[in-house]
Amino acid sequence: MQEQTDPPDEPSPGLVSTAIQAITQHIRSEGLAPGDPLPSEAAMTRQLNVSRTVVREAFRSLSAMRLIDMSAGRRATVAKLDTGAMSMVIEHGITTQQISVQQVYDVRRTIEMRTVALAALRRTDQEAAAIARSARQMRESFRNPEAVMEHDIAFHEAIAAASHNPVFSLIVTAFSGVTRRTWVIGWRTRSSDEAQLKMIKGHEDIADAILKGDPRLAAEHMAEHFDKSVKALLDAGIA
Amino acid sequence: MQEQTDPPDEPSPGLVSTAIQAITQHIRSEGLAPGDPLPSEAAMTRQLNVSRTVVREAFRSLSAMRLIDMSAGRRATVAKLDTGAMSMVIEHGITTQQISVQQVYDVRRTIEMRTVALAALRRTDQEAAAIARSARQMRESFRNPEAVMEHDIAFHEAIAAASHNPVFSLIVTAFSGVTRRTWVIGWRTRSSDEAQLKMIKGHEDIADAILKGDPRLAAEHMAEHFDKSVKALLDAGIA
DNA sequence: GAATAACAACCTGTCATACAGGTTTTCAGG
DNA sequence: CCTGAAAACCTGTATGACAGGTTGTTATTC
Repeated sequence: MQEQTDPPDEPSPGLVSTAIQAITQHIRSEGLAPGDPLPSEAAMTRQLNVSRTVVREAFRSLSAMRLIDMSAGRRATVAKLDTGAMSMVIEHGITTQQISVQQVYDVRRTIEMRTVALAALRRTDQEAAAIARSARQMRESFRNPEAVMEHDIAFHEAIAAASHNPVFSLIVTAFSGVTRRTWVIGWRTRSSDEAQLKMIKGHEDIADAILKGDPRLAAEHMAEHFDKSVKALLDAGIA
Repeated sequence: MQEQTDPPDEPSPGLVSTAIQAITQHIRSEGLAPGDPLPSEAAMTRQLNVSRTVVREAFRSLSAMRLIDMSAGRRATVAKLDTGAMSMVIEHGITTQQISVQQVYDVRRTIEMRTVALAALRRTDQEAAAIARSARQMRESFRNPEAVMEHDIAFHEAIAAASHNPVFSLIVTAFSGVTRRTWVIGWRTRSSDEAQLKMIKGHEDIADAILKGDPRLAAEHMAEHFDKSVKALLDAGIA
């Protein structure tokens, strides 16, 4: 047996990985911006001296991560920042039970305490209105849980957007998928109309604080909201 | 010009997307755990009634996101949670200038204020030791910036690990790539030995607070550390 | 001369086939 | 029971083919 455990050489990263790197490298070195076109598969095939199969798998992989956009007939283009890949990672973690819903909520709470404060400080009037509108729509569609949930999600994403930091938006949006799977449970735990309306009131309070531009108050309401949500999930027996 | 911006209909999700969904669906419905094997490409080909090309591109895409592990001769297996995809998304955002380094630091600060507090509360003795060790190694390799950086990164990742919430680990680790690209700039801004040693002292203070199990103190030191780091980057003209 | 329609060139999407190597299973021989 | 080699299966890569979408060019027509 050799004393080397594995570090001396990676036998071969594989041609596809190499191609992926070449493409991302191309984006970097050419300073491409979203919407800019990438080389065609044929061109990449010649440049890397590999088969089209390999190049295609590389393009397809980047497309799956939403780093590039592909469509038939057109060349691939650099993509705008998108949640796609991150959502899939989180979903994968949840479905394979490597992370728990509660852990996701802890992260969400941490992040949204910040986004809500930033939103209070940096929101435009339009953004404040959009946030308030989502809260209002929650109340209006009160009898339709599905709709309440979608407005709830939109509410949190709107706050993240108003933080004016796309990284926060990215992360918050990535968690929306998980929310869609657990939201109803929390809703049902709030058995009475009163409890459910109180939860909606919580959202309105947050929206008001953002409108008023009071980051402290906004964060307080957000914290309260999350604490109650987590409690609701725990009561329902979500690990 | 049509009034429709884009939503009317997705003409066809494409066979590959369908295949990707089928595979993730398989993982979900079969309740597969990390390490469990997936169907072979041939089996998937038959099941979905598409060519091997399509199935392969689907597998490869999931592999690129590190949701599955592939290697020659063996069937693909469900992967352990990994930062791969998330890192690439962040990197893509940075290189295409859709997000700024400063924005990443804001997110890091937000998250690590929490991880450090959780670490102080939940760390095992072993974890506390690992954190302290990284801080010590920073001081020991003081004359070798590259090494200091790697120990710095390991330090933050160790804290995230000690938070016992893999989602935090995931995010913190995803940012490490960005750190590797900007760390040296901050280091050089601390022109004197004194300033550099003070920065290392900051890390030791954090490690101490975690060892003592004092979440408040730990968070305070972490906040201070980030504020200084951001200041250093701003002084260096990083947008 | 300008609008337009047909066409050519190029590009991606999918399929079929082939073969080189790696991995697991099987099974014959000891 | 153990061993070792062949067989069966699997993934990695290459090649060629064709359908269908997109774009730029050219020829036709008004």
